[in-house]
Amino acid sequence: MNPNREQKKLIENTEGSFLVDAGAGTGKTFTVTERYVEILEKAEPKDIFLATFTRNAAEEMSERIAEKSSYKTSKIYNAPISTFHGYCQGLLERHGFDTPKKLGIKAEIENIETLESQIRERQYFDSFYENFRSERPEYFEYYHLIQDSSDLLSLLKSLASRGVIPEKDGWFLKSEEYLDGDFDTYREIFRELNKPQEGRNGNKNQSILRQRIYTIKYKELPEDAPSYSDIAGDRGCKQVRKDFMKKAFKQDREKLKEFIRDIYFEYLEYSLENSYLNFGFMMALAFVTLYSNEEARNHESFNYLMIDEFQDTNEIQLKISLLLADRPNICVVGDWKQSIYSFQYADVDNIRNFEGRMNENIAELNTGGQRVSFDSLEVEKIGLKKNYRSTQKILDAAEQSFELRGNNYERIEKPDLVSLESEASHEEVDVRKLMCEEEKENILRRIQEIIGNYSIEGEKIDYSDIAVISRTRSFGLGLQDLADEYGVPAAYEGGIELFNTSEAKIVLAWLRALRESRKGWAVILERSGYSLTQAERILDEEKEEEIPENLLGFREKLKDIEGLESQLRSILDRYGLENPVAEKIIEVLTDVYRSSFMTRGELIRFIEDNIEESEIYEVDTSRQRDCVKIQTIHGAKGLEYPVVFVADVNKGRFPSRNGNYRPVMFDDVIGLRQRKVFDPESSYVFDNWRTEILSRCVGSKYDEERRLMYVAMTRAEKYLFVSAEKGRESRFFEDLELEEENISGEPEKQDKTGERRDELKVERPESTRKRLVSTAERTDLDEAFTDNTDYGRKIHEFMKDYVKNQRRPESQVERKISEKIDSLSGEIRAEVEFTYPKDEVVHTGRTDLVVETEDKVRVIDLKTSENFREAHKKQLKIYREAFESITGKKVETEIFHV
DNA sequence: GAAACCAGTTTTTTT
DNA sequence: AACTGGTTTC
Repeated sequence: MNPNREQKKLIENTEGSFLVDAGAGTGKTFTVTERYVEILEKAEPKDIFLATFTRNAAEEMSERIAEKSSYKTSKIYNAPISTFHGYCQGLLERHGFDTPKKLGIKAEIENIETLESQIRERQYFDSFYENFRSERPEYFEYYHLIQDSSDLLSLLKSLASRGVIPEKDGWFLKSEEYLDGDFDTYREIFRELNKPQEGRNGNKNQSILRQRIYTIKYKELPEDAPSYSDIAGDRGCKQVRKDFMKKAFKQDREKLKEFIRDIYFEYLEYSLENSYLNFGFMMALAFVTLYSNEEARNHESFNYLMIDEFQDTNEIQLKISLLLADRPNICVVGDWKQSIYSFQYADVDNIRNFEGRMNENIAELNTGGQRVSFDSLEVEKIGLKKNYRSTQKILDAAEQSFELRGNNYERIEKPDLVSLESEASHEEVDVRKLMCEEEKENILRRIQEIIGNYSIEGEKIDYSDIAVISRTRSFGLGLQDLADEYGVPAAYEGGIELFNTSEAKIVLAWLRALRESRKGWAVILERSGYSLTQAERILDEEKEEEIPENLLGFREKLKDIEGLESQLRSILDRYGLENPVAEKIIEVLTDVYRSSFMTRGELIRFIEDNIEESEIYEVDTSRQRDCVKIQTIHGAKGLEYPVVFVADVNKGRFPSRNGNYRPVMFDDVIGLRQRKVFDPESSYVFDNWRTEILSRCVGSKYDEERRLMYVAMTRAEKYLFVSAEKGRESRFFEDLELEEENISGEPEKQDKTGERRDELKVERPESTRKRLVSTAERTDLDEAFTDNTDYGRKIHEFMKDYVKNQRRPESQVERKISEKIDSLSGEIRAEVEFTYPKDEVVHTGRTDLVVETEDKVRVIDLKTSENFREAHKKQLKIYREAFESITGKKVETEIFHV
């Protein structure tokens, strides 16, 4: 593959700073890795920092670079090619020990756990918040405004992502300025929105702002607040009264800021005392470390910086990269049009206003001392505009995304953008809009039609060439069910609410029933065909004898079964539930139960919390080989398919009408604001008219939805269908100008065994994600992956046999395990059971590998999943304590991932 | 013909 | 809460 002119320019120019606008399908990964290899001509891997958005992407980059360069693979794998999060975690471990003191926090950073689980963090935060409330009664008014503590937590996280950080008696650096907002920008926006609109025959109509403000009429405002007509004038008035521009912005926010600072600071303190950090806090502390510790800065500095997927970074990451740069040599690569992670606090302004933002931050960071090694950054822009993925028809259609209105009165101007030019070699084929009364059925029917009649360059299309992507998960899950019904091979890929499935609910019920809980029996009886009232009667009258014999018998049988895994299996088997979801439930529960030494009660609590938080787990159903992929837009980002359906472009779904309602909000322009006020006189919570006005000036919520549409459509290589249900089409669908197709029809039922396997496969370009294993390993894994726990069991079995010298490795994974075991010296034992009393509890467990030498013991645990890293750490901690007390030797623990 | 009003509907994505 | 899509008022 030879680079084109723009790609070449970037690859060859390794000196200076660049902003690379790398549109969809323009060979970004190729260019970045080539440039990296080019830099290796004059620098070592350790001098080059390459940041990616996901761990998978980091691995893929390493893999590709290792292939291209003459360096040893291990050298590349140890190079700083990682996510920002991963890098910052290491940075804190190396230099963060004293960082909390810089903010006035006594705790130290040592053995800190990064909390990835939302559930656990909410539990921690809630217990912190409860305590805070009782200790700080002076903030009572805010407790009335904030009903849901998670609103507060997400506010703190969003502050951290922007580099707003609290100190004991104030704010770190210019944080406070950020909280005050930016009046000048606000003024401009207000004036712009308040211009009367062009009506017919040169008439003026009311301004957009005045229109938007109308609902203030129905707000509950305190008595002294201005009325709607005070603000917007009388009927026929075209504009909001101009003096309200200032009046709305000016509000005394001292107490609110103090409240937020105290809660932020104390929660950070609490979190450090309890040795955990969330992603946001971790990044914030990494930033504080680099800012305030010159030694750390000198140690962690790079000659070359490259940041991939820059549209998904936030301000703190931008600040960190400035402090990491040895010299003005920073290359950021991304596409603002594909920025779709604002809910993860990504800030699209990072890329849209790169040079400005960099220079503002350099100035800020260099006040009172040189911390960034240079005083300004000159940035050269490079645009990659040759697209090697899609036909021109598809690219043109996708570009329409930015002209789609979100609602009936939105007026948008098409933003400046670099149009992509198709270099794809395939013929021009279909780009259509589909509309039908039964959308899901119609999509399936259309898929059948494609499979039967369409071809690409003479070769027929496979199911696996087709993807259906939608804004929401629920549509995809619904489609999956229907596809199963009709026998169309399809696989939903991505996370589901694992514990909201019927599989999980029956498991929960039996776990409860085993503890004699009424709650569990109600569900079980209902499942057995009793009505809710019948079930309640039986339970109310405590007539256990009325519970069917077989159910009671089953409970006794369960009681006798040893081990959680077998119990779970019998429960699920009883209901005939043998599917990937059931397997995942078993995997998650046995893993978390064993590794965190939970009681049964805690396990039930764990499930309940998962249900409440709608926690998402990845369930892998992709083992089916030739099937249609069903994904969310977020899930499909970075991937490509010959045939793409963008489905469910319906009202309320896409664009999503997200209620971004927060009692306390933060925005770059208007700063920190409260949307409600508490009146102590009447003990009543009123709406805050000022914030009502301000919040209508900022945030065009549909921009990100338009970018989502762009991402969705650019996934397609040859065929693109945008689909909606008749009568429910969204504004997006209506505005999209494409050839329409209006045929209804049911899909045919097909026989699953009748899958057309004999058809020729169309060669697919390498996907840019999910390439954790090389192709050779993948075939091995496919064999082993009949299901996940099965896989784990097989691996453990092999390990045991190998230690006993009873088996030879046969697959890649097994070789990896055997090499590991061969590398160990000492007395090796597999599956060692132990009993260890600690405090009131007796821990029993079984460790995978124990290697004993004269002076020490090594405990190695095999893990097949990285999902529960923190729980695993806890498990190992207990192993260590146990073996130390049993053997009296020094104990080392290790997780071995396979 | 624009502005005002009213009643009814729907509510997401995940490193 | 924020929208849609209708009717009523000015």
